[in-house]
Amino acid sequence: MPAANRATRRRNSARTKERILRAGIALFAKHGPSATTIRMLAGRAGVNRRMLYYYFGSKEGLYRAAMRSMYEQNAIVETELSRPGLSAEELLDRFVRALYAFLSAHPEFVRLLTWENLRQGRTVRHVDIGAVMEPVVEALRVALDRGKSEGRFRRDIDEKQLLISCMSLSFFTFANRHTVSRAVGVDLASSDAVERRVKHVVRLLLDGIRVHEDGRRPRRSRS
Amino acid sequence: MPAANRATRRRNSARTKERILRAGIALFAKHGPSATTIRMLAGRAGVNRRMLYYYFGSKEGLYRAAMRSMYEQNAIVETELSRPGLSAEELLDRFVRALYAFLSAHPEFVRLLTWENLRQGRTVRHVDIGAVMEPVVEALRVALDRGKSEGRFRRDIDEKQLLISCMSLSFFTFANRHTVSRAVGVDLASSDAVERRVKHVVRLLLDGIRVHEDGRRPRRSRS
Amino acid sequence: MPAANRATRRRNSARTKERILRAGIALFAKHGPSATTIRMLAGRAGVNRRMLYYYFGSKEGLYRAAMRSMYEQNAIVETELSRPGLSAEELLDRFVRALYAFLSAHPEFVRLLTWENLRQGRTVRHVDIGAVMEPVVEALRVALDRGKSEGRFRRDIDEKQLLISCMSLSFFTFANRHTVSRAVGVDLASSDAVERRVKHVVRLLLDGIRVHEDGRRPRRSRS
Amino acid sequence: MPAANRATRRRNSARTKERILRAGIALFAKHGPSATTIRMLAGRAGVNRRMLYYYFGSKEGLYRAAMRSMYEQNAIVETELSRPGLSAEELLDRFVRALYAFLSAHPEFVRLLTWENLRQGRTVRHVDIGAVMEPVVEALRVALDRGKSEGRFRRDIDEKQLLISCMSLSFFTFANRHTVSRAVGVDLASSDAVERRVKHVVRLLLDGIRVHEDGRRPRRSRS
DNA sequence: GATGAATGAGGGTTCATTCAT
DNA sequence: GATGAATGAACCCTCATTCAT
Repeated sequence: MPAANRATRRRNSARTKERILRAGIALFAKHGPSATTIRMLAGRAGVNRRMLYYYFGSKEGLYRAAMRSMYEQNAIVETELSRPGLSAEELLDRFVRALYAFLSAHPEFVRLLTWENLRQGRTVRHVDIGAVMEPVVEALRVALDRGKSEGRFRRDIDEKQLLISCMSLSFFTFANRHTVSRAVGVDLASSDAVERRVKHVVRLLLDGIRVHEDGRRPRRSRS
Repeated sequence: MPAANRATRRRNSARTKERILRAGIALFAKHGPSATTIRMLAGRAGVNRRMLYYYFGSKEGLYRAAMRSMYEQNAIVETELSRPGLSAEELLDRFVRALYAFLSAHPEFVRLLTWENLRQGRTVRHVDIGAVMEPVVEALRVALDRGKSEGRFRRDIDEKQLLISCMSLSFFTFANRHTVSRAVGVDLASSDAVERRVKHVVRLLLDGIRVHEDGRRPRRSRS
Repeated sequence: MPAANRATRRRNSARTKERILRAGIALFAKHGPSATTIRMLAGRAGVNRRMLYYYFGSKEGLYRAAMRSMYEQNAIVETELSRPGLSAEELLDRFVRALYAFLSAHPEFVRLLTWENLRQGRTVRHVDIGAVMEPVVEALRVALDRGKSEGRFRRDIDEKQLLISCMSLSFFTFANRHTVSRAVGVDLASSDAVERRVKHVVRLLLDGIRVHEDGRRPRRSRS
Repeated sequence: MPAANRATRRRNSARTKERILRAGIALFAKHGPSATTIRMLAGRAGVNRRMLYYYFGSKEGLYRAAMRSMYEQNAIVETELSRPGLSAEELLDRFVRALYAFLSAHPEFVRLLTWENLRQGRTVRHVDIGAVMEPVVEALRVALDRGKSEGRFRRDIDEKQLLISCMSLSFFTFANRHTVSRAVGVDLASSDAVERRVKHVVRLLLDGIRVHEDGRRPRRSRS
């Protein structure tokens, strides 16, 4: 029956493509785009090497697809972070914890991004990151706005700068743990360590942006 | 003149080795250890490919040497950061600015470290980072201690956690600027942007660790 | 014509593999496994160097295949050696002559075996020599049994020892002719010399194992 | 003191050369001339690579020297084999045993000779083997002559052919033991196996050349 | 007598990719 | 949709050897 055959084919086709893509994400994350070979990819996907070209044109093509897929399939923060009942502080707390949780659960994400930066974002340029980041940006904005409008967060806090700070403080922990553990003598990988780190970071951020009724103006250092 | 000749040979020998090492640092930083080829290295150093093996045994050997050298030849922060006349806030300010200045001036350092983390610190394991980091740790410790003893910084600030936060907030800016610029729409590379970023970070950190006479106890978020 | 084309491809494929194998046998026999280079092999086979890896995985793989093939493609002695009409002596005579004829006609066989012994049989270990040797063993057994049962050959002749003697007396002639010709002043290569040698050997063997009615027991030397 | 210095030098010089030569014999025997590298030789001898060229000009030069030395430093059979009191049979017995003993004790000799044959005696051509073989030839001649003149050995036994047979039957055992053990299922290496083999060979040879009073003329096989 | 520096050629092997069906 | 055959370029590394001192 040709129809059935065609259907089977289509199903197999989709599965084959999917398998290759998954292999791509896993291996590119692990070894990086240059050290990952076609043979490794085909081997991991369990398909003929030629198929890779059939579906993705080239290694670079697969890499691009893997990159895109990586971004698309992950929701970095949950949308319900901006719940009405919560205080600004609680929202920020949850926001940071969500970042940590996500990065901790998706090491390939961390690695793929790192590789992309090393290649100067050559490929990520063709991926619409904005769409993926939107919920993140939004979640932080809600928290920040709520804090500002309630007079609890400083009005001069720049939203983007704060976002970058949040990403720095979370991403670095996972991306650089090997050199850091050598440099500072603290292994950042254990869940214990992560918990300790999160607490420090949240406190730092909250106190860092909060409005303080010190009486005296906080001194701008230098300048 | 035999003596002169021998001297020439000696000098050439040292120079050859040095040239290879420099090429190693530059190219490993740029393309990573696996994508950097012997041919590229020899070409850049202007020597015969064979010499690389003569002096460093293997590509891995050169990579290791480059790694070590990178760490040793750079003073990340100046020792005079802990000058007596300065306030704790000023010290911390200078400390952060020193980190930014160093990383901005040494992109190879940032990249080499990033490669190393991707290879899970396989090579950095054999390098005594502790010695290099000592002045950094010390500089921060002086600032923090001064602030604590003067009652200006919170006593419960963990020195190591703060150090990691400082490194995160500076390193990330340089290591991940390509994905960030795509994600947030801010290019972190320009000196303008760096200056703006530093200001934000310093303020965040200072306010984040300072003792505030708010009247109310600062709320520990969650837990 | 697709069919024809496919057939051509198939045939070419088999032919390519065959050509490489032949080149392997010839060159490994001539220069030994270590001195034979991939370039030489590909050149002789008239194929791209890469194909060698495609079909045999590695030089060692080809060497192994060549070894195996060498054994399999040759019938060292003809099966009809054990014809009923012939006397035990005639059978042995023919057996020895068959060995000489084979080794004389297949110098690569002699050389490959010699290389293998120098590498301590590392590769031959994976080849089922037993199967190849079976006809040889069988042929000698028939002759020996016939002689024994007719009371013409000594009953205490050990079959395996005799076989090794036959192989020694024939193989050595071809394997060591260069040093022997220097040592004894006789070139063993000429067909004349071979004929003379065979006669001596056959006579030696026959008289060496025959039952003699000397009246006196042949003296066991020593012991 | 210059004189003392010069003497020391000369002594060291001789020792260095000797060490290189020994390394050559050992390594050439083990890996063959082509697979033995300068580095290996220098490493084993414990000298600078350059020294090898100083003393022997090239690898080939060292190989030649090693070859020559190997021949010269060994007495294959003892000169006292031709003692008056012994019977011809006993002499032959001792002769064969001497061959086995020598080859068993000098595996490098066997291997070097084998390698030379594989390179078609290219180097051995320049070595005066005759001188080394003389005692061997002589020992066999004495035994054979004594046997012939006493009417115990056949007069038509050709001395050279017999010599070659003796060498075949002994040499092959050591040179080809790996393939033989695979082919016949007998490991020829154990001292037990050697003893058994020697007995068989001696008996074979003695009976093979002895004059038998069979009544009937021994049949020439074929022709 | 001994050494460190340097070389060009070539070793085996693997790369991403395309061909023809 | 899937495959086996084939390719040229490049990979890291090691070879025997010579240079100048």
